[in-house]
Amino acid sequence: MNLGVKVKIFKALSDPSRLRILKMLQVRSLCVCEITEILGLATSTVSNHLSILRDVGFIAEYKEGKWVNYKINNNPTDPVLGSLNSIMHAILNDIEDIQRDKKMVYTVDRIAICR
Amino acid sequence: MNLGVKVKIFKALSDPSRLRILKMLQVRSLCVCEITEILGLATSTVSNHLSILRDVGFIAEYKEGKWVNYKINNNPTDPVLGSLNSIMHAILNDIEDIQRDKKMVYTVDRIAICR
DNA sequence: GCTACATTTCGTCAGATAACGAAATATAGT
DNA sequence: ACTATATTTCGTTATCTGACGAAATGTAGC
Repeated sequence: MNLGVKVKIFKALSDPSRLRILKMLQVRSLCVCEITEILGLATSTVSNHLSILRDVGFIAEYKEGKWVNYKINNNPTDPVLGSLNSIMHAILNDIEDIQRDKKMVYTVDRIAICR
Repeated sequence: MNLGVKVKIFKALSDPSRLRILKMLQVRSLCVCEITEILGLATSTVSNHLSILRDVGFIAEYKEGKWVNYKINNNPTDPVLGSLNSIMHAILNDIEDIQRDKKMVYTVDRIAICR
């Protein structure tokens, strides 16, 4: 395992949208359209962010009908990933943007959005 | 405190040279020319990396004659910085590049380099 | 104040990144 | 098979980043 692989893990966290996604997923699993609605970005942009987080192992996906749900990967094999995953629960909880996102996770309705 | 400030902290860790610098400084304080020698980059490039790490609070500098020494900031006020600082001690120790750098920290001699 | 040395700042350039819309793919129901 | 919906992939564009060398700044000793 070389340094480049580890750098990619840190790069995955170096974007406000991806940090917001991870903190949202700490509330519950979400489909792409729900995340898109909350972030207010293009679907393709969100899909790309999700693939970056998935490729390094922060999140995992599972299909549910026509939806693709994403969830936190709670069993990362990589120790760097594991350490970062742990602190992600403790940090950023006092940030306004994060608090607003989490509130929206409770009220967002995939049926209403994706019609 | 907004999300953008926190993102900058993660960005500071999203570069192989800056990770290497932080792990080197865990051995001991180093001056710019010693770090430059070990990384094999231009002095100006290293100086820029150091300013990025210093600006977010990972490291601090102190002058010693004509040298500028950099050291780990062990009392970060920001909680994100504190969490990341802690895990930085536990991770990357098994990476070859990091191990080689640390060995060089023991043998490098600023007088010989900066002649 | 001149000289030597250490570091920072500046200007430039190539490559990476995040954004978008459009097109392609996948799935469910008719 | 056709349609509608959800997501991904692709091509493009503007901005960010990391690299360098050259010039500027700071410090110590003569």
